[in-house]
Amino acid sequence: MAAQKPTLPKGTRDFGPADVQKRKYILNTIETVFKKYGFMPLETPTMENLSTLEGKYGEEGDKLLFRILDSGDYLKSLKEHNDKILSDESQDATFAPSVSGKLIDLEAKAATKFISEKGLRYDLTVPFARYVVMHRNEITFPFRRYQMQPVWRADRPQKGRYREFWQCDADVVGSDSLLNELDLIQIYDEAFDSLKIPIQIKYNNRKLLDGLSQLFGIEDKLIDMTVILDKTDKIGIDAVVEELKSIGANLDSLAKFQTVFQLPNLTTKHLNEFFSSSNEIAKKGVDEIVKIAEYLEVIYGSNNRLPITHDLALARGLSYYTGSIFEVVVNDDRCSLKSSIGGGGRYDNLTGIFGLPNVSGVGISFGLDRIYDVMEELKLFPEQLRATSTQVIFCHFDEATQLYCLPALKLLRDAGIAAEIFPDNKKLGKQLEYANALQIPFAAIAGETEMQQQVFTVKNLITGEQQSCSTQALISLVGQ
RNA sequence: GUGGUUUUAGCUCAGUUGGUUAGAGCGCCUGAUUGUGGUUCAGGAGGUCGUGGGUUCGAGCCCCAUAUUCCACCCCA
Repeated sequence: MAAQKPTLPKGTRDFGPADVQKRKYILNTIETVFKKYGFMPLETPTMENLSTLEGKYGEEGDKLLFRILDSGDYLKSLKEHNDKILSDESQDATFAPSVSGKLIDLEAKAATKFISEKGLRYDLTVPFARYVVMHRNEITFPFRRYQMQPVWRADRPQKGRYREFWQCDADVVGSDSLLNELDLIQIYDEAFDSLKIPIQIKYNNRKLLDGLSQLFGIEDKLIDMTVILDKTDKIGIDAVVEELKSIGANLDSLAKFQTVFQLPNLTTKHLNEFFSSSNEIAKKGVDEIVKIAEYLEVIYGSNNRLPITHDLALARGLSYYTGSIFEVVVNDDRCSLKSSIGGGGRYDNLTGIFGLPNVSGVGISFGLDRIYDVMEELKLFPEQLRATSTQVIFCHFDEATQLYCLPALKLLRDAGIAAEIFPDNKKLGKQLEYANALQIPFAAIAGETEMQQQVFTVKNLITGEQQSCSTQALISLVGQ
């Protein structure tokens, strides 16, 4: 039998010991900040019912859902349906069998709902909304939760885009207050500051986009408009204005918009003026932006040091946002990743679709994998991150010296020092090579002489120095 | 989903118009040094050229299919 070549599904990766340590470093940093701001942990299942997931991420999102094949005879209901169609004169063309009549020739998309009822988690926000609705009677509102788990999207992989990736979310649900936005902005700042990643937080408000569409006279094309606006970074404001023209935007408003957008210092005063003739929703959006700016000023003073800017063109694709929206990009020219490493916003009615109306939520997300890529590229990981935690390795020469090491090994571990013994009888050189490869800082060498004197020759693998130590001396040396 | 791109030793990559036995660097193994790693020197092992078909006297190289990598669009973390 030919050996089978091992492979990995497209867009997935293995994480070796060193990778995991680095990923955990990021996760721990973010989690520490989440906790400091009073957020509580939550975990939800890898899979959700498709009824929970479908229709929440827009048309595009539905296409990217990983669907799980039903277990058992999943073709049965499809067969039954097929037979019914065959016997029914007024058949639905969508499900019409092919000329050959084979089930397999049915349109795949139409057949999906007969053979799949579960899907893999697409993000952490929708499962959270589902959780809130299902547990509304146990939850004390406002509810602050964080969640760090993998999600799956059937996207085409490319730079910074994977099919399996981790998100780290913090959301507050059951509170309208903009103090929540304030917390989330500070969390972004603090977490990325701890990770030493220079960032820019961009924020905007969906209510302003609503106002924009009204000013442009294209209320019915709100989604088209947001998609176009979202491209500003990529194609520039002029191209965006052209595209907006082509979908029928009012030329006067468009000209004003272009002027306002290009102001070097867009102040709340400009915003107020620009939206003065627009609807109440947009005015409320302006008020919210003004309020957040006030909060930030109270904390950081007028010379606000936070890397945050209001971006009138920030739109974001996810359809459920209704108020504030955020996006985080890396602010460093050396960084090749241009897409965002975090994003979020307020959704006034996410739980409504699950039968719990009038609960507002706001949240942010960190993209672990992209953060990892950025830190790797900018060399931001601390050097002391090693694949193994082992501090001391015991090296020996034969059965007798091996046994001699064991009580000391136990004492070190009891003292909380990560230690191991080289398990095989190999030349000392081999044992030290192993220690060196794993970047273990200390080697405790036990030979005939050491055993007689009840000591170890302790070698510092970094400096190369070595000295004779009792077990206690070894513990205090390494424990420092 | 659309268009392009990549795949040759453990890793990073050469490989001419199709022509004997497919190469390099690094890594790995052995020894110099049987009680000392990260430096040096000497020697050695390792490849069904992504996979399956086809063209040809002959294919790593040409054709088809498929998988995979990366990139752009779309969308997004």
